[in-house]
Amino acid sequence: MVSPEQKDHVKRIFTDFLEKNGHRKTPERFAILTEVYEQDGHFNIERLYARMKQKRYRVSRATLYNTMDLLLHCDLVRRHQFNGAPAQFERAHAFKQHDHMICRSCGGVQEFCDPRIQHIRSTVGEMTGFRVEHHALHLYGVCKTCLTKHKNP
Amino acid sequence: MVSPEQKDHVKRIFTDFLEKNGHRKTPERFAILTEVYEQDGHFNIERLYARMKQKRYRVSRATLYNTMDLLLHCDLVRRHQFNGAPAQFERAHAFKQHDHMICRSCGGVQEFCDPRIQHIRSTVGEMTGFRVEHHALHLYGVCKTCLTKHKNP
DNA sequence: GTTTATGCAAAGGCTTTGCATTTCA
DNA sequence: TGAAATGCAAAGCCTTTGCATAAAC
Repeated sequence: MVSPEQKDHVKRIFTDFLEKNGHRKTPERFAILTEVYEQDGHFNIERLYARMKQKRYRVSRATLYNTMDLLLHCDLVRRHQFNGAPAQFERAHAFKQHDHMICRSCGGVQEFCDPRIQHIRSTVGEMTGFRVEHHALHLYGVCKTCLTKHKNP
Repeated sequence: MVSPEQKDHVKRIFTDFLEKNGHRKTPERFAILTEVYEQDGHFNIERLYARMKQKRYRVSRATLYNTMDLLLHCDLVRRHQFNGAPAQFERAHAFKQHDHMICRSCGGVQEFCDPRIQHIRSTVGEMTGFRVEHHALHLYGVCKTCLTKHKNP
């Protein structure tokens, strides 16, 4: 899902960020970045921990939390929290902007894209003086699959 | 902020909801509804608990959580979670739809309104078959106040 | 009189923190 | 060498759960 060029690119972004902010370039941090960019879609800390353990890469949960913070700060990952569930992450670079629909019946999360959200961001930013850096639009309701299931039980 | 007529109205909505779903109409539930509708803006469970205690109304946190669930189900309150902070609630009935801007510098939350979000809801719903019931649009960035502060330190 | 709701305290789950040890610069 | 990061375990915090008691219906 991610080309070698893209991998190099995000590594470069991370390296620059770490250097610019006086953080150390530890092997753990790059191992986590690599693992994050091999994940498709959403994942949580526990899952990341399990995957790395499975690959025999020893990292502590504390380091996972710390590193995700760094990756958030340099915009290489996004963090979401749907309802009260544990935080979900997803890689952010080189992937087109999207938002989420959350089904209250099955709990599933789908993605969608609507360019008009950019217009709202601009307008609101200009009118209020707020500098918009990111956004999250969540649509809550019932997904197509669950709707048809309930109609034909 | 809430007229007596509006208070009666939401009580009626809650009463109907409880009866329709076979829940009991306990004094605690109505006391909580009343307190919720006296709150302006956002509040969390702890604050609600403190306010009611201060007014000498004995209610347990467990009942607060349970009752907020009921109020969520009949759409009398909204629930938000900004970043990883404790859940925030706000009354929902008879107040115009709005969304939120969250400042990463001061942590403040401002409201805004843009009718175009309704168009997005409709379009996405039609195109995907997802039945949209609610939405939440969060704009993350830096608020006007913090921007000017950092420019003039 | 049943059944549901309440209150309290304990348990749970995700996340953060403290501290000794390691490692990067 | 000195400061920062790691790992581990413990602590924290919000929320849920279990069970005895109380109160709707």
